[in-house]
Amino acid sequence: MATLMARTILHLDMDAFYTSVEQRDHPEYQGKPVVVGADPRGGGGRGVVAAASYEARGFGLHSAMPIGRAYRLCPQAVYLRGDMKKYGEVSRRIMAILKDCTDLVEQISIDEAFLDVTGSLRLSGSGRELAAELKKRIRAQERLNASIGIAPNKFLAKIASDLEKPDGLVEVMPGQEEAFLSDLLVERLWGVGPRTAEELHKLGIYKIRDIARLSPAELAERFGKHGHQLHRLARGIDERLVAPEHEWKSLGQETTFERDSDDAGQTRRTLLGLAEAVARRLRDQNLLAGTVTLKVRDEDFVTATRSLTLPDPTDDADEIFATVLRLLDRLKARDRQDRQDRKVRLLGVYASRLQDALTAPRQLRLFHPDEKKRQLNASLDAIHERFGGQGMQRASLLGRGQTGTADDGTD
DNA sequence: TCTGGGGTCCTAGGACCC
DNA sequence: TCTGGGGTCCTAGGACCC
Repeated sequence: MATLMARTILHLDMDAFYTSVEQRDHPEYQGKPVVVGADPRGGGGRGVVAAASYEARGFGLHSAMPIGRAYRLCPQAVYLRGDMKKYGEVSRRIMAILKDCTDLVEQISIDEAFLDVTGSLRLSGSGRELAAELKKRIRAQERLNASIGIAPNKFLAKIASDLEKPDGLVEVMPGQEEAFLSDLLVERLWGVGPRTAEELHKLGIYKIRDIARLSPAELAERFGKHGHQLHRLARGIDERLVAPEHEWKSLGQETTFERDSDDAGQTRRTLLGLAEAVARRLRDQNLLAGTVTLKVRDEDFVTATRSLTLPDPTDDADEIFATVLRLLDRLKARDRQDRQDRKVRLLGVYASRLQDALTAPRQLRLFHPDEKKRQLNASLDAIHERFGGQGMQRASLLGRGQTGTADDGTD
């Protein structure tokens, strides 16, 4: 008989991850406000703050803040573009420490993970002892601080990890769930962003305990499926399991121009570059895209998407690019008068309905040079692997004023 | 103060089939 | 000779998370 056993879940969250890595590697940055994100360009840059050190937060800076505003608030900060490759490597080493503790590790972002340590407790003492040990090992090995929350479920563990940042360690004991949540703001709930918070505020609901004032039916009527979830979370109920295996649903790449553009050539070159990057990532992970999506955001920040499901899933850049061009035509055909002449701010290419390339049924196409193409793609991938992005590019990508991607060199 | 880039999930409407 | 209802797939958009 299955028993409803209480679980012990840990949520680990690295403190100001990117900027902490930079401060660790550059002693001259220690004690100073540091920002990783877009290039501020003396206040005129485009983009947002990806991470702000605690010193920078003292000036009111936080992640997702427009970089120009950050610069005006704190021009003396050290502004860095960041090194995602390095952060990824640090992340892998930290995750390895976690996996040393239990197999049940679910990584949810570069610097966050859930652990189900229920099965490890007999051997390793209490959840608190285990969490303290993990923090100690991460500090010893990486010279970085983590905050950890311990609770009977994922949602509470996540909130707990955030409560005493940085270097926090907070435990929610079974039975204390509702008391723990009662005084917190609704914005803390998973799935409550600016829109839902505003809706709740209109109803006079600001704290999590206020949600109990509404019946589940009322919540469901106002917020749909989401409302049901809100009611459960507000009572501290969350039955989601820690899921180590993650199946990708979609992947894609997008880029914002440094300046809005009405240059059709630039649009084409950028889309080709994005199609190639997406195709390469598909091949890299042995995936095929069933659906291709084009995303276009114009100078007024109005975003449109068009997507097309292919008769035969693909990992080939030419096919993806050709599909994207068809979608671009479809987009141009819509509401001709009012948006047609808008400049382009952002372009994106996405692949979804992903299938495993090794097991997906490939359509038999006798006259299609599929095999030849696969070999060509494999050689291109090998060159890319060896020489990086600069190894080989299509001639059409080498035009002037090319893609304006955010990962251009820093100088 | 203008708003990145990587994703997930949900909703609603239309096409199409039975 | 006008029309039901269910099911599935596809598409577009939006809220949300880190």
